[in-house]
Amino acid sequence: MSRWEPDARGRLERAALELYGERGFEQTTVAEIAARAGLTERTFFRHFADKREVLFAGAGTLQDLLVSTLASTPDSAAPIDAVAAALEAAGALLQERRDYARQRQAVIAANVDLQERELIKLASLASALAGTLRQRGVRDPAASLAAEAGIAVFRIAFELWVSEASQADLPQLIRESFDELKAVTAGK
Amino acid sequence: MSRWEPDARGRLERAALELYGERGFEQTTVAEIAARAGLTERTFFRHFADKREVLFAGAGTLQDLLVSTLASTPDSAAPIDAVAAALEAAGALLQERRDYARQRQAVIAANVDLQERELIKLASLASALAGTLRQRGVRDPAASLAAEAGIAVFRIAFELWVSEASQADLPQLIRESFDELKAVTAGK
DNA sequence: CAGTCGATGTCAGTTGCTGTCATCACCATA
DNA sequence: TATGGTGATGACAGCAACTGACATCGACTG
Repeated sequence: MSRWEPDARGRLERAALELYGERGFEQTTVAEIAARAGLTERTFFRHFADKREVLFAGAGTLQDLLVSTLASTPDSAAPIDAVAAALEAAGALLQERRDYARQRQAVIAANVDLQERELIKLASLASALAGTLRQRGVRDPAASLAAEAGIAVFRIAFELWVSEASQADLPQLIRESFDELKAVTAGK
Repeated sequence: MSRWEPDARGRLERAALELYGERGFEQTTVAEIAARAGLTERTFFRHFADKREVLFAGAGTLQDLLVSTLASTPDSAAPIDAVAAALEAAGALLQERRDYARQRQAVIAANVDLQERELIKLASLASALAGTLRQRGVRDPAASLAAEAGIAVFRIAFELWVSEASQADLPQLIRESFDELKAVTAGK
């Protein structure tokens, strides 16, 4: 038998999401999260850089999926369409965790500090996409613009998907939003 | 004679920018900033919500300029072009404070917490632009997309302008970046 | 079975940030 | 000129986020 219960990290993540949802982010102390997970405050900070980061553990996975999808898109596709394809794949992944995604987003929407963290994670995704595009031979600023515009589309589609009571399809919302962007930037 | 030296807020802003530049953001304590400004830590927090906010005092002015410029653009202009015009005006304002803008940006580029704050300020600008577009009769998601895409363009042009050793013209860079975006979203 | 290792606990300390009350030049008004 | 209100600041206590240093002890390794 092990000295400690397994999956300390996961227990901390779940405890944090619960408490942030119950009392709000600011009203929750790290000590309380650790206690609910059966650990100490110090151990929390060994697993997560700060009190916010515990909500963003999956960001790395999402970024890897985005990058690998984009990298494996045929070179014949226009940059913006390759980005769209990658974001649709990411959307499909999020859709599998629909309930979790919505619960998490409700917590983030209720606190500005968490929104800041979310924005820099999205900026990191954009940066990764731009880097991958550059490796495919797309030059700047086109690469950065395609990536940033893509992330903007993704944000808007995701907000729509989260707020909708209906069972909308996220990848499809992303596709439609890309079409809207094309219409908008065409000068109409 | 006054009981206190005038412009406490301005003194705090200048002291903070200096110290963040000299030692870096994290290595500077609020007490040090206050001391250099001839004030106390408590007074710092009466003027600024937190240690980061002292670098973003001008954000409100910029947002007002953006919104009023956008609101006064003739309705005949396409949304994306109206946004472009507003951002060019904002670019012209920043260009007047070229040295200050670059010094400030160097400090922000050196610290992730400050980048987070910058991102949420930009998101706030996008939100304000989208709201103004909606008042002009543009529907969502077109309004949000035009605003977010515009801010993305602005970010990229601004980065270019800051990093360039030459005396590039920011409004012109913004205009060119908008053209690039149109080319990119056209699917090439 | 001795020694190492890795995840956790314990504890003390710094700093960002807040609440509360005191101070005192300035100003209006009687 | 006296009086009282106001607003910006100081002084002080306190909480919570985060960090560094060292101790603990089951699991693994040779």
